[in-house]
Amino acid sequence: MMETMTSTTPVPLAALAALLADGTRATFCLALLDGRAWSAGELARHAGVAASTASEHLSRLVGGGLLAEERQGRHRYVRLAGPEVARLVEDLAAHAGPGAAARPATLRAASAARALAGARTCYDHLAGRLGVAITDALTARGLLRQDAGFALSDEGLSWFAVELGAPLPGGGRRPLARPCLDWTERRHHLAGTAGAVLCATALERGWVGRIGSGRALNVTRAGHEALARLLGLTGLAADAAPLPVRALSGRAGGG
Amino acid sequence: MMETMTSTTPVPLAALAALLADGTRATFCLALLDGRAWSAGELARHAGVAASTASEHLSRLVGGGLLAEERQGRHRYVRLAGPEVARLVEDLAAHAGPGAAARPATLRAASAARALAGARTCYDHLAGRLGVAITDALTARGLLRQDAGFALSDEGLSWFAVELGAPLPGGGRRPLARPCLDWTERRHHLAGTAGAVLCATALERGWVGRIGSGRALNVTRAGHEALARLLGLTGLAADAAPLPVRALSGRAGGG
DNA sequence: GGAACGCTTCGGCCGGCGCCGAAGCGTTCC
DNA sequence: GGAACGCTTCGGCGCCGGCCGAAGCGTTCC
Repeated sequence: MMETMTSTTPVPLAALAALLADGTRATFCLALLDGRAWSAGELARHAGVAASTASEHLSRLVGGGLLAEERQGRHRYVRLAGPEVARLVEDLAAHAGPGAAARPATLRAASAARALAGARTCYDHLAGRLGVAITDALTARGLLRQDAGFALSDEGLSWFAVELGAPLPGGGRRPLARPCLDWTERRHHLAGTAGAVLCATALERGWVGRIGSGRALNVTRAGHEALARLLGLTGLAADAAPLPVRALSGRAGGG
Repeated sequence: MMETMTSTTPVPLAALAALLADGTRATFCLALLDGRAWSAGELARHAGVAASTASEHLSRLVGGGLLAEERQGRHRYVRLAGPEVARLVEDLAAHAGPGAAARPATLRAASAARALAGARTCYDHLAGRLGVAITDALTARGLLRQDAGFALSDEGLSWFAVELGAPLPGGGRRPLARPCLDWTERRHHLAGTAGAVLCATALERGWVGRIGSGRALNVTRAGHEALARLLGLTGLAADAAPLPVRALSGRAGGG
């Protein structure tokens, strides 16, 4: 014990944390929480740094295993390396930003924040009031048990297969259901494979649609009908008023 | 969007990550994962830095909400601020240290690592081969369900109350059961309130005992009997051979 | 009271790193 | 082929922050 710490510290935890300890890199990761691939230039503009700076940051993030890159022609597309990384960023962000989420600087930012609070993706699942409402409905119907952990019930499993028509794959390394702390609601919503399947299904069938380039969503008429029929969900907050699309891609924190 | 990043970056995620991005502070937090309070001097010696250096680091960690301090006379005792922080550090460490855990530098360090791999505390619950074995036994008996999430079954709840004789409190903010990734086993073990109750019970009743000053544990004869009786657990690895106590407090990663 | 002790504050040193603009390279478009 | 474009590399600048030893303060012990 107590071997004196040599020049560079080989503490893996610190090396990983250092990747997220820079404002620009953190901004990148939060933006990538929408689950999609961004080009290097998009991220540079989003964070307000020079292309060269962004390039170096991206190399470090990729090298550290947090990001996966995909090169296409003269573009470098980059996305979170996987659900575990998304979870890590989410958790860290959730712990960091209790009060910080609600600090609308400009009018446009405030509108964007309102849209995000209504419905959004959180990496590959649904979040915001919509995500929490769905999670609550699943729980109220006995499909999801939250009283002694966080797991789908047998009825829940068959609900996915029969009612939703999207059976859950078994046996993957990823947990079928796990709680993810919702930033704006400060409650848990459904994540894991089940959350991803639900979100993908909703997008495929046009129940929700992307607003602008960010991760904000709106619930379509078909979505309202489907959610009412499948989960008895009614009275979801109306979509945010039509907004200039560009207002919705601002960074506003994580999951 | 895209407001050019001003001098100091007000990204909460980055500020939080920065606290853990230093080798010395990370070493502190990993040491504190044993769930107990350490004095400033102990941590300074453990990390191999001057008292003044440690003092400054501790102030930052306390200020950032990661650590809670308690002053007694001329001592400053410090511990992790709560289970959420422990979870954060665990997760980060688990993600950072896949291969790094198995790098025994010296003979003593290797022995210490072996003891830790057998049984240890992970903040307030049991980890290592013991923790995973218990979790597996609970699952095999249908007391814990891991197939569609991670939750105790009704039988599991009554097992705690009736068999173990330590009923689980209901309705707290903390989840009753949650998975915690085990460093050495690369599998999940039981954490959350249930994990804490189980660990506390085992320590109270002398089923396990602390080895030295670190978080390594050994299973006593009474422990073997109790685990066999309650969970059918047999053939737990024998305790590590008797070791110089000091060898067991070295830093060797997280949960 | 005095000595030992644990912790904190202060100066000062030094390395790391985030930033940029310029220049270079490969791709795409015309 | 040439121009525009996206990204990367390089050199250089400046600041942040981790480190220490010395000095100071309060507590504990004798």
